[in-house]
Amino acid sequence: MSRRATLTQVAEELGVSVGTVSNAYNRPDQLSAALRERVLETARRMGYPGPDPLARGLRRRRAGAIGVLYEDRLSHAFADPAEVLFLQGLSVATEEVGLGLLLLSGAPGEERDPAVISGAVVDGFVVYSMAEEDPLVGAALGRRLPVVVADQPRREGVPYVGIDDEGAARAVAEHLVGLGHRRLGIVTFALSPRLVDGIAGLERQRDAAYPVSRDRLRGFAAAVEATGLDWADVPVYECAGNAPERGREAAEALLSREPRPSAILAFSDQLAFGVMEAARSMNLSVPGDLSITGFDDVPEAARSVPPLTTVYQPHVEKGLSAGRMLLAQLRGEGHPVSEILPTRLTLRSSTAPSKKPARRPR
Amino acid sequence: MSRRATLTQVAEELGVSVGTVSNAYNRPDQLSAALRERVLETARRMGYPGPDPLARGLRRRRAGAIGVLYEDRLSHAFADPAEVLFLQGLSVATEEVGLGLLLLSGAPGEERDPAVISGAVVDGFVVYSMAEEDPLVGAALGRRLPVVVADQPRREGVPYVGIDDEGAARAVAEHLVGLGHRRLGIVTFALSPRLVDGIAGLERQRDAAYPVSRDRLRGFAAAVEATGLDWADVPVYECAGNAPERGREAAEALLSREPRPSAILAFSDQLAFGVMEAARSMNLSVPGDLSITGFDDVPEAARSVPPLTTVYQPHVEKGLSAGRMLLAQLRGEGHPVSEILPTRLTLRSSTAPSKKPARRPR
DNA sequence: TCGCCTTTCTGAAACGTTTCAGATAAACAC
DNA sequence: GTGTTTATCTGAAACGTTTCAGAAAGGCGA
Repeated sequence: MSRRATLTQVAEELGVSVGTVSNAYNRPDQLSAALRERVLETARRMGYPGPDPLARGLRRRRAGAIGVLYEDRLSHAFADPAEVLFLQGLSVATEEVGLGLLLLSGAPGEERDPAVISGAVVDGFVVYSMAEEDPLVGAALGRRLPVVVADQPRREGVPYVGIDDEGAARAVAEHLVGLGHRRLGIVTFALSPRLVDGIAGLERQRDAAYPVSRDRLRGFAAAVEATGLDWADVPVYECAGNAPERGREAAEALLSREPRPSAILAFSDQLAFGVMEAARSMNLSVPGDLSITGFDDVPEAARSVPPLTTVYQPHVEKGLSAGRMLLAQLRGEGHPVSEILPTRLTLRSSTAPSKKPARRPR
Repeated sequence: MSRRATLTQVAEELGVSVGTVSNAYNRPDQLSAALRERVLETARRMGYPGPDPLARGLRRRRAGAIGVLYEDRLSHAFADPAEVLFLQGLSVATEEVGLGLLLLSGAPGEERDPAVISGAVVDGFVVYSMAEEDPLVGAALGRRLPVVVADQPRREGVPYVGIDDEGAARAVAEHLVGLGHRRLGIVTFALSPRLVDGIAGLERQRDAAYPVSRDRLRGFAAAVEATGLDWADVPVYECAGNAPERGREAAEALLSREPRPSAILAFSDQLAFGVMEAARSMNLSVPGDLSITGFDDVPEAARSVPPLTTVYQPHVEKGLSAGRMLLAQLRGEGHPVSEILPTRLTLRSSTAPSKKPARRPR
């Protein structure tokens, strides 16, 4: 008796049918209390751990979990507060119905292996911020299970939840030019899956494979050009990742250019924190010598020194919303819908009027 | 043809045996390249998404995922940087072998429902920091799958990974009394599952259901009593959770007592950040008027203002180690072992000598 | 030409459940 | 005493795979 006991073995031991043992676990009203007690007792004695989830799932056609797809390695994702907030919201939705969250690694080996996706024991997928043509997205869609996409990529007929990235980006940029800043610098996370560190020219900006990145750049550009400046003169530094260290490197590069930027706009709070570090180590006061903005408004943004001016976006609600949309589909109610969540410019103390008195329109 | 196509249907359509279709997916060398191509092509045409993971798992007896058990709601866990770091390490281990991570909610309804555990499609469990007598731990153990416990609870015969909490706590406390501090205050997270906010007397301290909490208090007490002070005089404020806000409330309570503490020791960096906020809002300078220590050394601890003196513990490696131990068991190699990871006192700028000149031994 | 490998494919038996249409017997109404 | 419920329990058919012992057919050396 090396292997774990099975329902059939318990039935044999007791001399009852397997259906009865199954009922003891699943439908207590279908058998007498006395027999049920005997069944459970025998099971306990035999070390039967209860119905096997795989077998049950096969029969019932449900896995009891939903899969979450990330860009990057799983280990990377946890390092990003924004993603963690999203997961937090998502988990609120799944907890309500007792579903587990299966976090799926996109990169076990060198290249991304769709087998992880096609072999995942799940009832549906949430795709979180992946590249337009990522094969994993294709694999998930190919499973013909309910899918919800958050942030990107947008796909015809697939429910979607996100924000107005262009509008939000434009709002921060307008805030800065409104303060009189004319020498700007941009710090972005990846524009395309192929990771690059360095200044991204107009061409690379145009070719951005991430709609989110593309839209934000567009928003910045719109605000800049509305003041009569040339967007081509604004240096855009692309970081290979979203860690503060990356932002620091980017800022160091931008701040050693001539003319030195008086304001730096980052694509995320994480990157903005790195920019702050760079400023500190270069003895530039924030916001005196340099204004800095982030994006996301993660909790740390309120606690940083100085507190960060940033764009609030409802990460938790985004996750919650994605979860609810998926659950609706699982219940068979779901007709593809899209949801654009509101953002809000959060003014704190990392931005101030430009020192060089640049007359601003009143 | 409303339901998804199955392997059998593909076989029928082609007039080959099901075994052959299965082989086309799993053992390409078992059939001619030409036939394989025909099979795959037909599958594509019929919209067959590939072998069903549940059925495959049942047959192969493996789920392709490992379950992670948390104290608290899943949504809570994500808010704690230390847990996130642990997960990060764990995911590194599982990614290597293409296993998914199934995050299991402990609290779908009011009370904790073991059904989530007994129904989880997993090959093993990692238990992360749970209460001694939590029913979910029992449920996981009852599944008779490989299990690894991180931090708590320790169970005979179950592989374990953790740190020397008592020793580490003693080290921070010794640092502070060494600086001359004699009026201390403690901010702890939960001592027992029943959540309480407020001063915890000696009795409640002794009854702590969390070994981690108990050990840390013991470490603090040892250092305090070694200086001839009475531990009973040191106020211990227990927080119902690990959020910065809680730490802030606790600190406000402690700092309005007489005599006002000159140093506060927190059980986590998160709580310590809250203590810093409280000090700031009460116009106390850190470390001038108040020394503060944390525990964990999360990345933010180095970026806080002032940078936090704390105990480094290797969260990521803890997760990695737990993962590796579990994988070893899955491969059938694992004999129960325990691993105690090293910690290190990280001195930064949130602690300074006590102002009241208390002669310290030289 | 004969035996013996290979290669390629088939058929059927698991894997461990749930579910559903009955069978049996006791209880009930009249 | 007959017909109708009701409460329990049985048997067997799925669920969608994988795997394994062969069968059929061709290739090869002697």
